[in-house]
Amino acid sequence: MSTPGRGLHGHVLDTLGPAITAGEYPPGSVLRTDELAQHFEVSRSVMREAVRVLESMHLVESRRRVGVTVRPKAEWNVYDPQVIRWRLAGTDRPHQLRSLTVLRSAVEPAAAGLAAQHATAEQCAELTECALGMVANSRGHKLQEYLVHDIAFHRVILAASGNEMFARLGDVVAEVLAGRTHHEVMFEDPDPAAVTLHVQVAEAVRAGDAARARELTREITVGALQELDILAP
Amino acid sequence: MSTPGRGLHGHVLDTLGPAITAGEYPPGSVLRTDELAQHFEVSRSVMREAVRVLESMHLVESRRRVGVTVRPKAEWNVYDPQVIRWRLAGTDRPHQLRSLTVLRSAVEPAAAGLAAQHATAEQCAELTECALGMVANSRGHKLQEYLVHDIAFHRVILAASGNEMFARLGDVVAEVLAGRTHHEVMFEDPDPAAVTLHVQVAEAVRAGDAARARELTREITVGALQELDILAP
DNA sequence: CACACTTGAATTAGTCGTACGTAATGGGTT
DNA sequence: AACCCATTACGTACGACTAATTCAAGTGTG
Repeated sequence: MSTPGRGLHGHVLDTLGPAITAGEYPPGSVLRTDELAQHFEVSRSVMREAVRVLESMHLVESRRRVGVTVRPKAEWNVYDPQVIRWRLAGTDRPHQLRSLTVLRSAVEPAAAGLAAQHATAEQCAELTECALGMVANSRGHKLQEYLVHDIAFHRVILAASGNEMFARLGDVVAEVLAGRTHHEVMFEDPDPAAVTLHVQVAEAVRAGDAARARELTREITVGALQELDILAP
Repeated sequence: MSTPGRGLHGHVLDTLGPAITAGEYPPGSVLRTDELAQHFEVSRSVMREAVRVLESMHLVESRRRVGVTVRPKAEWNVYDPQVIRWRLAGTDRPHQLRSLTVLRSAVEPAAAGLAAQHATAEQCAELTECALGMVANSRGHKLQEYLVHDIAFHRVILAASGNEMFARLGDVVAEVLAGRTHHEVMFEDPDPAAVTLHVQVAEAVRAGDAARARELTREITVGALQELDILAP
């Protein structure tokens, strides 16, 4: 996806990361660097680098004479894109999807409101372009093309907000939207109401109507939440 | 603060991290592992581990034949608590503080609303206790004691929301609140109106009134934003 | 002559193995 | 119960080698 297999330590992480985030090692479990190195058939140096990365994500803690202990879920850096990807690929995917969607429903309306105030002319143009792309692909099982424009739309909103914390959630939203299309039940064409809402948000942002942009985006996220409730009540 | 100097590579990070996030190395700058190792008087192994951590934070990118290149700010993992701390300690502290406060104003009202629905009896008790603690220390220049209860209050709200993404912002909010008291202008006692709002939020959560909890918390965050505008218009 | 392509040398990170340092643990002794 | 010491696994250092990428010189071609 992003940077796969950028070295041996990356390969180790691609296996260990998902395993830990999936809860295969319960909190408090101890792993030994040497054993792991043997298991993955890499040198201790490489394994140590991998452990350092896991440590920086607060997934594990390395202590002398003890080993590498898995930290409780509540301490993980759940905003790390890598961790998010690992968890979305694992078993608690539904739970993770819900958490992220709730986050979206808090952040995106606020971002849309700010976007209405700060969006450049270029961003407004991008936005309407995305919205039109969504409309054009909203019928006839062109889910892939629709998704591309949907993701781009939300990215632009978050970026146009002018707040870097919001902007950096673009990747997260992209993962959620992509996940919904690829893994969840989405045989049919997208909800026409949702498509209309996106068009209206683009209009509101262009018009500089923050309150309207915020409210319309809130409706979009409410729809996303309801969708989850239908799939996993 | 959290885990200072947990090894040599930690010491290196404590210096390199702040330097990079402060923009001392413009995007695209190239650092050489060997040179860095010499500069910090550590072995290449240690330096490599440090680089791996910086890489996992998307602060730098390591490529063969090139070196360790600093990535543009837009690609940093700005939600990493470590990165947040480094940036709050650096030069763009005001900018960072504003970004985080805007984030708070989006997240905390939503979290308070959910808390009103999901808070346990114990969490409600903690909340009122924190609110009372704030009241008790709101006069007489007892800023330190006030801060402790203020932080605890917001932590409980975020945790009681039942959403792990919200909950993990507790540390961020704590940094922001602590920063406001310690670095920004806050000679006088806290705004009585804000104290009252906290008490009312606690009541609303206890009463299970989500809309009221959300609205009151929104007022708190609006106050925080206005405070920033006064300090840095 | 200008341009594109090939080749090879230089450079820097990547990997490995070993040796030794060091702190935390657990058991044994006083 | 307090203390001491051996064990253990991580921490650090060093050196040698590998491999990938860049850059430039050289070559061929239009």
